[in-house]
Amino acid sequence: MAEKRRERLAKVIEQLPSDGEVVELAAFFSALGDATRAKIVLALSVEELTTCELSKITGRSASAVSHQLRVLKDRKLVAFRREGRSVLYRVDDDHIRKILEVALVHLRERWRGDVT
Amino acid sequence: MAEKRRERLAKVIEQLPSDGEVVELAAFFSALGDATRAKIVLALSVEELTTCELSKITGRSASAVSHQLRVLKDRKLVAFRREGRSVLYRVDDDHIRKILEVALVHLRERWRGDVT
DNA sequence: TTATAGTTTGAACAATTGTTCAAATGATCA
DNA sequence: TGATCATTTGAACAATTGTTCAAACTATAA
Repeated sequence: MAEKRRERLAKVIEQLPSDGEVVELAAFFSALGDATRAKIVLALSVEELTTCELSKITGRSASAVSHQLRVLKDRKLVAFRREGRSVLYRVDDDHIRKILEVALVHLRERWRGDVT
Repeated sequence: MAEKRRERLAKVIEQLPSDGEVVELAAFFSALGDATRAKIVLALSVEELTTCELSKITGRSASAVSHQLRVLKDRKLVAFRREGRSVLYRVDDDHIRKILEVALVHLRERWRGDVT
């Protein structure tokens, strides 16, 4: 019986991604793990927006938004292009849109009926 | 032209989840945003495991794992049941499995060819 | 050129985070 | 009962995080 569990434990370990991938995965989720950044990515998953517009949407200073955008572009969650004085950021990745969508469904189902 | 952008900005804001939901969403991702917790959830998405087994898998002390399990169960990412001396944790939620899967695919595609 | 709007940067700061350690709790067995 | 294994808890600590502020940079327009 204990033998069986040890075997199964070995099988679980076998199925796990490498430590490097786990660290990357955590870094990816951590990028979405702040309300300001989550809102930025949600907005950008709808449409291309400038730093200034994201500042209005999030209610943070342009500086704060710029700092967070740097985190998001370092981790490749957003891309950008310059247009005149403005810089337009975007989410051009359906995986990210899908993850946001599934997470929202998850939250709405899991917390349904709660008094939060 | 500027008028158009202002209208589109309003439409983006309209489509965003409420601030409360954004905060919950960020808390959810933040739970996966640490390598120890990410590995725990990855392992539990394969099979039910005890604190002790998770300690071996992650290479952290049982205490550290227990602290992280508390975070995960507070945020409802894992459930648990007691069996004798042990406590068996599990991920019984296909949304979470799906999110992990899509995120791994995303990372493997996005960072392909990089020297990380 | 100067002025201005948009954006970025770096330092500083308080707040939060993850771990360790020691002590406590829960459950089983002799 | 006492001994042992598994787990949890709380305090403490260093490390990381997100924001603000002031100063810089970039591109356009006068």
